[in-house]
Amino acid sequence: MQHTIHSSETLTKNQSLVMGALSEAAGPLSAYTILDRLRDRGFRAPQQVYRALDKLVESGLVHRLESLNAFVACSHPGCDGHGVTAFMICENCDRVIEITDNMLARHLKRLARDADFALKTSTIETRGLCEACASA
Amino acid sequence: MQHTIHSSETLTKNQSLVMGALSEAAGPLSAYTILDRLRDRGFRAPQQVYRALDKLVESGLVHRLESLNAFVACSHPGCDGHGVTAFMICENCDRVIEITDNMLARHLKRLARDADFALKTSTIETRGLCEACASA
DNA sequence: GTTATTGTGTAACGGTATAACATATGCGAT
DNA sequence: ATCGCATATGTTATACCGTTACACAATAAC
Repeated sequence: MQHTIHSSETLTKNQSLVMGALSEAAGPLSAYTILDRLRDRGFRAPQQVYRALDKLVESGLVHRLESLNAFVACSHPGCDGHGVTAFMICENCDRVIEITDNMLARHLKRLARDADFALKTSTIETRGLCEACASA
Repeated sequence: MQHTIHSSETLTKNQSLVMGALSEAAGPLSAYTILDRLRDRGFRAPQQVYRALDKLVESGLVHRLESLNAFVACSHPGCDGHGVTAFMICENCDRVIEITDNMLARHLKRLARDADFALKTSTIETRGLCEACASA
């Protein structure tokens, strides 16, 4: 089977709540921020957030931003996980532009091959200013 | 002045110790691991490590691996900071292959321009298996 | 030598993530 | 229906990563 669109087996209650929090947010949120925003919905401990995040990341609905220790809802509802995803993170407003580009993926694969490295996953995160913040 | 080779103003005592610990290590070390390894040399608190690391990273002698929360000695003694650096991290032995590639940098710049994003810095970290571990 | 700057020592704290254990909930097989 | 299993959840405690804040020493600038 082709590893396609976000495998949307229906989400559990906690997964939905976490997904909701991330979807409503303008940018990435830390696990503890999510926890705080879900306290009125019954959340009490980090585990509840991390467990949901694990599944959401696994299914591709959410991305983890390593350089931020934070999580963001995938902005490509129909992305296919094949292209490597690059994140452009605005240093001013924290918004994230998500780009999947197969050229980039191919390029990395070639570099990996040249280094005799069996590549599995790639993380690409850049910093800078988004259009709005740069022109402001 | 052109931001060239690792600006090797001589290192302070703590910077040398931290640099030494990283150089002796086969792979990346966390700040707290460095702290532990330098306890006999008088280190007592995380600050001592982090302060040294800040300078070493700033000067390019050390890289920070975001996806690992760890630090590694730069393996390109004469690298010029202009090419984007990609790290290939072996999931089995933790060793890191460091690659600087200008094509990759150019490619990212183009993607950024297409997204109207004013790119400043790039982080590229991949996971997989190094030659030795893949064939083992 | 006095002053400014940079490096160092240390304590306390805050943010990030996981381990471990208990309980509950859905669901297939009998 | 109920037993058994896998999965989801609740909760406490703990480990790991990083910074704030303040005091003091060493060095460079004048």
